[in-house]
Amino acid sequence: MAEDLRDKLGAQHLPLRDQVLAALRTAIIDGDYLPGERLTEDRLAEDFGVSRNPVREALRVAEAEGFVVILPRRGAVVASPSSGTIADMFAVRERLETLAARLAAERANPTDVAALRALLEQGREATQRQDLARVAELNSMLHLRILQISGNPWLSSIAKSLYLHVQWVFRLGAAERAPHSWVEHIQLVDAIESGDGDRAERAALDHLDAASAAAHENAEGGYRAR
Amino acid sequence: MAEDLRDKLGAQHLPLRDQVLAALRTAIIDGDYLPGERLTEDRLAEDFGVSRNPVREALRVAEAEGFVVILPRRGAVVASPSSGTIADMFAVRERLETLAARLAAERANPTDVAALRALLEQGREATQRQDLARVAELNSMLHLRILQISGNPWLSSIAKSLYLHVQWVFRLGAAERAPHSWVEHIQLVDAIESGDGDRAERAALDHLDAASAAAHENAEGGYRAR
DNA sequence: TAATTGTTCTTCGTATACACTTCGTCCCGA
DNA sequence: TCGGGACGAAGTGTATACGAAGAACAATTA
Repeated sequence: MAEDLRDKLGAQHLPLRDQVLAALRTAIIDGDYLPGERLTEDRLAEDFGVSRNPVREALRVAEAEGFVVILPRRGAVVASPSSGTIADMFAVRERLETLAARLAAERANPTDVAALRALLEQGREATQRQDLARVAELNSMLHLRILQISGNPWLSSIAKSLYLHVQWVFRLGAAERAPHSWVEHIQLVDAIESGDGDRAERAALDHLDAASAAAHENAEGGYRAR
Repeated sequence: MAEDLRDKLGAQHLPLRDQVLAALRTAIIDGDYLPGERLTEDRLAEDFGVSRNPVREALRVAEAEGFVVILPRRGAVVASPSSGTIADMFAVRERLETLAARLAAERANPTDVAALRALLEQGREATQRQDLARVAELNSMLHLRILQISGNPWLSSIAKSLYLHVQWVFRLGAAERAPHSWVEHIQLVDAIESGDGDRAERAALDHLDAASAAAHENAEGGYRAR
């Protein structure tokens, strides 16, 4: 209440370090900074137009999130998401996102379902327009929304971070597959609306299996080195 | 090997920020800094005998790990692990550590099993000596070892962080329960040695259910302030 | 050619400065 | 007496500078 208000007012201010972190993540996921690329503090500070301090703080968090690797006294390089860990990521996602689907089914209220349906509808339109970038974006929003509905903050934050990495590895492949996976999304949302946890978990599992299979096909290509 | 040596020498250097982070984590888990307590940068800098910069960088990571909450322009406070999230943590642990047990069963080699058995033996001795602190420590080592054996780096790092939080919330209760849970550990290791993934997953599930039940009993007490 | 030296780049930690918020306190006026 | 605003202290956010130490790489020497 009063606390919430103050929190919101205070939180309105986005520290530079957070903006830098967001920009850095985006740049890495989008491939502007390629795996193995050296990221000196000065260079980043110049790229983002800030001083070194915010950059350093953002780098530490990016390291904790696994986007960069920091070698003591040698600096930061963009992490290399080896295709060997793709299977590992999907194994963990399978455990977490099925739980998220189950919890979401058990806890979703009509407003939540309506929000999911709205995303589905936008996704359908974007697919029709062949707007792949938008489809991929909506795809992410749908998954993150389900995580949020699950109401488990740990699950939400962990899976969110994992999801970002998945997007990083397959930022192109995922966009190409997205239209195809939209049918699975509809089934997932249907299951969540039904309130049947088992069914939602199964739907999530099917979706992840399909995504995993598609991922492995694309895995051969991997990152085309600079 | 000259190369290896130099690498090791380079990596040997522990930046102050990492030392500060480790000390901060420990202080929070041990209850030296209590939930809700204000952590001003100057105060931490003085406590650890360093300047503000390393402290700030450590704080950002601690925030990402969920140990502190940072309010823009108002500073950091120790996070409050509300008992409401205890159930959430166990829900996620259940998904992740059962997977870890299954993978460990499928991938463990004799050396791994021997290491686990050695930990069990040390645990038995410590239990006999009534050395609860040591039992709790061995308990952690066993679980972390299983995570490591699973060979899934994502699983390992995520579950490890979760595990730290569990220890934080129940640093006393867990120590009291540890002797009782040792039987479950033996069954878990037996299952891993057998190479039977299903059996290992079941054993891990049983263990977590028992731990969760014990946790909820203790939950009422919450943090006893010092 | 191989080892050594020297130079340069970069990180790491410290220190300092200053704008801006937030918070608490105090004082004033109703 | 009580409410409200002025004021100052405390603390964060950001920038900047500097020295120390390590790492990388080129140049030099045996």
